[in-house]
Amino acid sequence: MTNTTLKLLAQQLQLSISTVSRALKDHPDISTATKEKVHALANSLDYEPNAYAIQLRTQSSKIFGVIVPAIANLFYDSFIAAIEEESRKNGYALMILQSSNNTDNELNNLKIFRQNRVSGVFACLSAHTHNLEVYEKMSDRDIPVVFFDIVPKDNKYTKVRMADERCAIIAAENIIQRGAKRVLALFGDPGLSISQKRKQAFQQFMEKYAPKTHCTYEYTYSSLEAEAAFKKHLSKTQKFDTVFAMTDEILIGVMKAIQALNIKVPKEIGVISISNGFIPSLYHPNISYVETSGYELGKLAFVQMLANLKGGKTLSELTVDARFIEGGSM
Amino acid sequence: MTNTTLKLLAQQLQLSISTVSRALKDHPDISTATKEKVHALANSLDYEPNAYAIQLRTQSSKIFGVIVPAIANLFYDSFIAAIEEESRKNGYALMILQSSNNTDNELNNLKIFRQNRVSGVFACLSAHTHNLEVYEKMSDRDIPVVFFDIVPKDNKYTKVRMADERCAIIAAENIIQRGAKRVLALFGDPGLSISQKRKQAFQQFMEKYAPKTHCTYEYTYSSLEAEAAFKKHLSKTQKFDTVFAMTDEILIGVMKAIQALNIKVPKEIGVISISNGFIPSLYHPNISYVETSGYELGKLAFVQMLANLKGGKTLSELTVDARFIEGGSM
DNA sequence: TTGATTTACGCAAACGATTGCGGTAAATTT
DNA sequence: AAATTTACCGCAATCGTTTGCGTAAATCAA
Repeated sequence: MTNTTLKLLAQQLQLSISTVSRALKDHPDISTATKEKVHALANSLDYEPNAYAIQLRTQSSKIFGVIVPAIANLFYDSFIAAIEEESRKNGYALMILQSSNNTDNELNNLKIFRQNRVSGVFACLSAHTHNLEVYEKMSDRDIPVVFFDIVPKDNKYTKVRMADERCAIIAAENIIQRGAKRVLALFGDPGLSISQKRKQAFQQFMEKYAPKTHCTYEYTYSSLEAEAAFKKHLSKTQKFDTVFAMTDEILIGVMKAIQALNIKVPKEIGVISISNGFIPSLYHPNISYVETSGYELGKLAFVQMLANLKGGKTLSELTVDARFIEGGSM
Repeated sequence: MTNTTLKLLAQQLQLSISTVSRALKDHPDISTATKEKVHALANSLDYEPNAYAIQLRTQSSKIFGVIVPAIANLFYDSFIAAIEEESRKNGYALMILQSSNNTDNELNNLKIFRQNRVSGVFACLSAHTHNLEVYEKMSDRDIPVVFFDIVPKDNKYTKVRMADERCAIIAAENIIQRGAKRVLALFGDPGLSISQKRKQAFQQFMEKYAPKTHCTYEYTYSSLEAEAAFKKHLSKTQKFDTVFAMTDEILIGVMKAIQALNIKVPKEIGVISISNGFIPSLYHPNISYVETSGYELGKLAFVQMLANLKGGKTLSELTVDARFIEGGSM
């Protein structure tokens, strides 16, 4: 079956294409009688405007591009879910591409976005992307880019991210409140600014407000490493009473070790992490965590995108605030 | 900055648009000298073909639509990741929409797909969609639809899914091999065919090959219910020695109960589930499971899509086989 | 030298919608 | 009855590409 077009409708109704087009969008120039006829036929013939023709004519695509390191990720998928919801409400659709933390893929994806003349791009940088030229190219074409989560340092970009420092500080506060004496704090890839920020804020806060608390810091690159690190430190003479996991990945490693060694939480050890909440809810007792919601970040990013589209000046960097969620692990 | 177009290139080179177009795609009609000139200018001006104009002209969009109940889901996101990879390789991009298990959303999404003239649709039905008219509408427009995971019963559709019966049987085999005497088998929403299939296959197999093993079956709708069901049955006089969880969701509930009650796995109880593997890897020991890979399902679905596109006759229903992954919980 | 081929390129018509600019008949005003 | 307004509608250009067909110049065969 061939698609219904304005031309077809016009022929059947003995009207011009322009009239049909205007009737369909309720233009005041068209009489009610004609409008009704047109609508009736359009419905019965299942007319669907051709998005491509519209974009070609109007030069606006109603599609946003999203680029994430991986879709299969508890944080990013909730982010995506959020902007998908908002996009739909605003008549936009989403084109999602994953970079797999690979700069080549990132480049390619952006190319696809340009070719499809997306209205805007939500981008999370690959772990080690430092060359932002490609993104400049988007801006040159008046395609707004909203960076999220892993964002460039330069202030000329629009970006939204979690309040990383706040997260770490909230965690530190709760650790102090618990009266912790010896803390094991596990962080992620030190090459990522997120790790640095969290570590720095955490350490600074602890040293200032609980100088007597002994903290051990360690960077780990995976769940497995986190598990190993935990076990290693536990076997030392000086036991620790609290462990802080910077991410879900680290928490997973820690919890495997805890289960393997049959350590009681929170009696023998307190556990606190930064997470969007899913992983912490998997254990008994639920792990207490500082919430970083990909969902809320998505909502915020969308607001920024809309503001950018309207040409309004947008704040260069916005963060979504964090809050402590009580589990039973502290 | 305005976008570079064929017209612009043609003007600057004093050539016709057609020549430029042909030069860019290495048409034999064009001399090498001209080709080189064109390519040079195109590169320096960052020419990117307008996908919309191409689609309008060629009537093929190089975009696939994907409709899932939720993106934020361990199974679906790996499925999406798989078809995203394949799509990129084949020059396609993905448009992803979520139905949230809501039929209205499903309808709307399909409309967007039609308006964007997607080349094909990967669809997972909403939990309770029975009216397939909308999908017929896609086929009417020659847009192939590949159903996955939750698929219609009718054989006229192209569908890929996990080998549900096989999964259940493999689980049953391992339970028998373990020498289980009393089994608690937890299934999901009985309204879904997947629950019915797995339950039926499991029960039938157990009754045939281990008639003396006592099995208790129960349907649960959530992690919480699964947790409660587990606790309820455990408090009875007749303890069970093995528990089978049909999905990750159920497994999560079961494991929370197990942790809460401090039951030893596998000594006091054996645990087996059907999963893509992420959740089972979170516990110590790792939970043994029958693998259902969203990733592999995605790959298979893509093959089917390509076959459909080429007009080749495709098998109406394909399943990806399952295999047992040894954890340490049996 | 002449007729037949090749080579290399341009013309122009699509694809499906939007929209500024008119245009004409009927209705209204003077 | 003439002039003006209003209500409705059509013409045609445009967005950026693709592609069948036509044609001048160059090359070749004889």
